[in-house]
Amino acid sequence: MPDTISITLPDGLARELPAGSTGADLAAAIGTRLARDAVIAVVNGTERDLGDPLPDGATVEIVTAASERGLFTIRHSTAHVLAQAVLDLFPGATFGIGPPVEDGFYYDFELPGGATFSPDDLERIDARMREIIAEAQPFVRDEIPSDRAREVFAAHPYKLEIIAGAAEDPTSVTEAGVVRTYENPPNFIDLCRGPHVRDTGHHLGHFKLMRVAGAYWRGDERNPMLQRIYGTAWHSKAALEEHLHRLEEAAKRDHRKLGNELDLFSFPDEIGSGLAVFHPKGGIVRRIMEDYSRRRHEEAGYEFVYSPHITKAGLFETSGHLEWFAEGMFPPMELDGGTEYYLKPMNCPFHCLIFRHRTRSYRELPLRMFEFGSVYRYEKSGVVHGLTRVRGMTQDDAHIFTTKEQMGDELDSLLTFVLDLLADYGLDDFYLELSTRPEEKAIGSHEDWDEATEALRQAAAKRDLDLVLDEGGGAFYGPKISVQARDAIGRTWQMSTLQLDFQEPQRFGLEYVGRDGQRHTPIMIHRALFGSVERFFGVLTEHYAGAFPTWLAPVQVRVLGVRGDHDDYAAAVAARLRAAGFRADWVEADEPLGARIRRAKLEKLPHVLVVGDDDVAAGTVADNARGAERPERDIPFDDFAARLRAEVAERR
RNA sequence: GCCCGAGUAGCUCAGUCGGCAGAGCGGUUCACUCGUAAUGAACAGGUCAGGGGUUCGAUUCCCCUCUCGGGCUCCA
Repeated sequence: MPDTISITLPDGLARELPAGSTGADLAAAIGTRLARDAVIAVVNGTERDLGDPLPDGATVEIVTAASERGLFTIRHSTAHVLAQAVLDLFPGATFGIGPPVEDGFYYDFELPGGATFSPDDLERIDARMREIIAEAQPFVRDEIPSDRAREVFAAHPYKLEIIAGAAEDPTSVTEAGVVRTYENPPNFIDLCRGPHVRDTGHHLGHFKLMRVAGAYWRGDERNPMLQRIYGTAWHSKAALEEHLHRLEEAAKRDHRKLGNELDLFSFPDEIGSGLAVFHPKGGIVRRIMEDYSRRRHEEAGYEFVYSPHITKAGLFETSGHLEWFAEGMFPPMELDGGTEYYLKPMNCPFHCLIFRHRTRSYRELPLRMFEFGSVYRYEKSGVVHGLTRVRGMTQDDAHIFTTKEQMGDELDSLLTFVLDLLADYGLDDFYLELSTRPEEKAIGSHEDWDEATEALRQAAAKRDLDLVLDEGGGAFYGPKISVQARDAIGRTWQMSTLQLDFQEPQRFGLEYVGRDGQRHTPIMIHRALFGSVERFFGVLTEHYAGAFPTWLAPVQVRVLGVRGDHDDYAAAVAARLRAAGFRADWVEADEPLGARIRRAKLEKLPHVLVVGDDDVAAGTVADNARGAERPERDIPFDDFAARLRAEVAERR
């Protein structure tokens, strides 16, 4: 046996090490800095503990703490520390699973007698975790026979379930009767595939327990609810603080907070959960959003239709909604001696009836019907959330009836239309998601589903965008592509959905006469670009942090006189701007100028005009523009108006 | 729907041995007339989310309902 081994590094260079050397030894041989930052090693593509001996001839990459995989490991190891702390502090507690997640980790527990964690408990757990970290307990990897594992975890039913069921799970901790474990001596052991940091003294400690929440065991609402503790963990104190700062910044953009502060919309208790009213300022933003959308749809060949908010039950029996979507619908009203009426949860059945009103020719296809359709969905009480999840919403909904031959081209141009339009509202960073047939709730044949899914896949593939598969996430009548947009601070939001539907046209008996003189069933494409106007409004509010671009801003210009004797001129400037089609107001000078400017800035207005003696004399304005370094003086009124016009036209 | 937490003035929040409800901002009025992010004073403003219970007495303790927040499940 040779007494040295040869290791290849990611840069292709080779290194000789004494036989039996570990990842840690390799890191140390490369440099003290790397030795300090090393978390795990990737050996021939597989993640390994730093303490594992390296095989001769291996390609090895040292993963450092600040890297994605390093952080993943740190969070994973911190989750183990959390579990140990909870098992220490709460006799009789048992534990479920505890994986790393984005920015952090969680662990699920069950306390004896159905007890729950309190915020005070989190402090105690935090303190115990820091003790464990100070003890620098090693993470000791082991593989034990399943029988033995069942003894070790005899008191932990969820672990026993994992041991029993893991055979079918590809990310399994078991293999051929062997169970992988990690132990933190003296008294904590968990099922785990690893890898982990060397010991609790390495890289851990920059964490914060964030919250406690309920979570169903294995994510299934038929299972018991466990107590989940969420935490965040980082490789350094600075990174942790940065993360907490980012959370604060995101909270400042929260559309619910801004909607209140900027007087855009509210959810009066008197109306009901998830039902919004838009105030005058929010109403302006919404109207501009809708007007622009209407114009673009008109240009793209859509025809505008209107349909009522309620309908007899029969319509939703035909469409299949009462069979497949009933739990998302408000209960029926009984009218006219027993006839049931429902609030509509979707617009498509109405559009199908419009299509069916007379015989259609292939020459009319693709037929595109657009409606700002208000729909009502009975969302479960725990899920309503600001404007992004409501019970009453308006969809910018359209249904496109096409032939099978046209379907591909139509999907293509539709995707272009969607992405262009979203970009006009300031969202231009996207990825696509393809949602396929739901396992348990779907109508229609597998052949239809396969064909529809393939058509969507091809349309999506032509884009230079990432495509993510969402297995089983389609609607009951068809698969869909959803456009996910990243906002100004990198969060993603589901925006547009494009759904292909072979089923409803059949259910409604929709037909067109083809070139061949025969009757054919059209295909229907459901699509909403905003998703819902409400959600889109919320997303734009967060994207712009309430500072709407000029074309959308509720008030585009505020005019302030320097002193009271400039008020007449200020009022005149505002009036001229309004006459020119802008949204301008003025505020009289009964407070110091600085105070009035401050108020205008807090309202996030695009332009604050200040006018004084010089301006009255010369017919000019001074513009304190949002985001500008300093105010600009002596702008002739007409010049300012022209600039503003350009700003609006270019949707800046 | 389920788990945890929270509802006090328009907004943000103080108010723990149970004993007449507070601040700042905002609003109104008056004074100040000011060239780019907070002028001063006075006044108004509350069924302490709603209902029930315990108590001589409940914003405070208990129960129910509603609403909101964070999660889970579900979803535009």
